[in-house]
Amino acid sequence: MTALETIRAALAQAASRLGASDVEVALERPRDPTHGDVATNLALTLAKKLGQKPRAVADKLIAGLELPAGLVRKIEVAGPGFINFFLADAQVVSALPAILSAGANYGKTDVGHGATFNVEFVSANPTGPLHVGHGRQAALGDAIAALLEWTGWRVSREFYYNDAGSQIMNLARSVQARIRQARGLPAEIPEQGYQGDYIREIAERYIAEHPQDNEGADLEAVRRYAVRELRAEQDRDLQAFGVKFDVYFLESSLYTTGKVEETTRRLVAAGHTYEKDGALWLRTTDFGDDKDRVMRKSAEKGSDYTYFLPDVAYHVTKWERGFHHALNVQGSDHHGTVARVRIGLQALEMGIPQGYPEYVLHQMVTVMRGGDEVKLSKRAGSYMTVRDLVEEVGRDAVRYFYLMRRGETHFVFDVDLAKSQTDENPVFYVQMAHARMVGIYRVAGRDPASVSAAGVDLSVLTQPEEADLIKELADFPAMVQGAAAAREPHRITGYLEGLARIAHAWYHKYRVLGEPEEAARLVLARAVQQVLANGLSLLGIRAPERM
RNA sequence: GCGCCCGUAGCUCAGGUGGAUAGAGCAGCAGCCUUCUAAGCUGUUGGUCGGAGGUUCGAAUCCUCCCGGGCGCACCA
Repeated sequence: MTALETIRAALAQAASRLGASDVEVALERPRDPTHGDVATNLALTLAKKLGQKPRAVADKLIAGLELPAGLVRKIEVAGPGFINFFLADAQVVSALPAILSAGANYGKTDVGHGATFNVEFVSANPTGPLHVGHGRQAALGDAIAALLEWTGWRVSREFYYNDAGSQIMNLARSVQARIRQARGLPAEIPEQGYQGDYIREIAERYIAEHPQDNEGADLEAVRRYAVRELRAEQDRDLQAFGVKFDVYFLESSLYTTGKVEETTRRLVAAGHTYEKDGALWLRTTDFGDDKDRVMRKSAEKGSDYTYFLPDVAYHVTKWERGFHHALNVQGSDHHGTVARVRIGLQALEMGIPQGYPEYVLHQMVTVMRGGDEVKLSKRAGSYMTVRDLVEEVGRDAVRYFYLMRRGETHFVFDVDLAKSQTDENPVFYVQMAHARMVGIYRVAGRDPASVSAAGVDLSVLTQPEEADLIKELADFPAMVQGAAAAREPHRITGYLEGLARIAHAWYHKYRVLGEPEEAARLVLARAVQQVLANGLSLLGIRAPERM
């Protein structure tokens, strides 16, 4: 039982003695160190229920508190009625052996109890290369998946390919047009077609590899070829970015397995559909939508399903594949689909919870270079791709930058800052802190992995910076848990920057080697290095041993 | 018009699920190099939390309205 858990339990018991049983005891680490190491607002929340003044309740709670000896060195009531706990020095220092023995697992918890969790992200249509917006999504999705894994979920990373819709036909016709142009035949890119240079390149390769159809007459073959090429291209980009998916789910499979038909039948059977103007509609207004939605188009529009139905069918497969927790990372420009997918699942009346699936939406990305915005025009086919970015600034910096801001904010990617090798660059700053800790061991001629706290007198770590550092390290598991629960990886980058700052300050102010405190400080340096490494690896960023 | 997101220091942004005197980096100002990496560190200036109400012991955080910016509102995906 950790110090925190002990305090929590003791408070709950003291509260029940005052006649308040089953209370939620909230503990927090105060921002202001003069407010102690652990604080609770329990007396404030109980005051009303008990009809007494908060500070009086606090005094009574403290009087009824049974804590083991040696845990805290001071307890005080402060402000409107907060109870502040000051941990004994031995308690603070005891975090270090725990960190070293947990090693690469330090920070992991088991709130998920090994239950499965499906995280879908990127899911770009195979109609072009991955652009900088997809990059943000790849970084976010992968980091959220990792956060869930760190908190005990069994995560499956999933990529959904829309390889069956009308956009794919646009792609095929665009490539076909380029093939014909390359052969000197009259042809034009369709109205909604794709203009980029990559289309021309695919056309040229198609001609080279299809001597029997070098005018692209076989549209279906062109389509298959273009999709395959673009998927391979996207896979290479994702690989360069260090993102791996467990499942690639093809929209087309929903048709070949009959899942779309089946979902349609179920919706009809559930009684929420009707026909109007030759189309099949779902009465989404029954579930709070502002208008009903078409499921299957009328004959004159081609009798195709709209995108909506395969989306619903797809999420049915997630549920049926056993994923009772599912999260989709999407650009906020698709937020309109959120309610509709959920409504579709509700209309099936098959016991899927209302908030399923969960969504994390993120805003757009703009790229700045030399103080100017890099203009992106999809129409003209001028792209800034993920690969361009990775090649220019490096994988680690790209990932870190994508993750250091909340997803809800519009993100400005500063290429110059990301490339800079100075402390203004946060990823550099954090990696440098890690390299420095390793550097101490290098100079000492010791293998960091062999360090243990056994037999080391840690009580000599008495400097204020050392206590700060240790408390920060002890915070890591709670940080990870909070970031996972909120699906907010940026909390981890913020934490790492804060930890790096304290570590740099400590490193600068105190020496390790050759000091009386050497053994204990080596343990501390090792613990700092371990936590930095764990945080970085969680985010998919390397922790270099030297820079 | 309707829906979602955003508005916090000169700039870029945090603010751990309602807590104590609103924080950090950069920029500015004042300092620190015989050192395990100065690729660094220390100190300091700077705020009408877009605005107005409300909820309560307590609001940047929750509710309502308004202002400003982004995105979305198809038998496109």
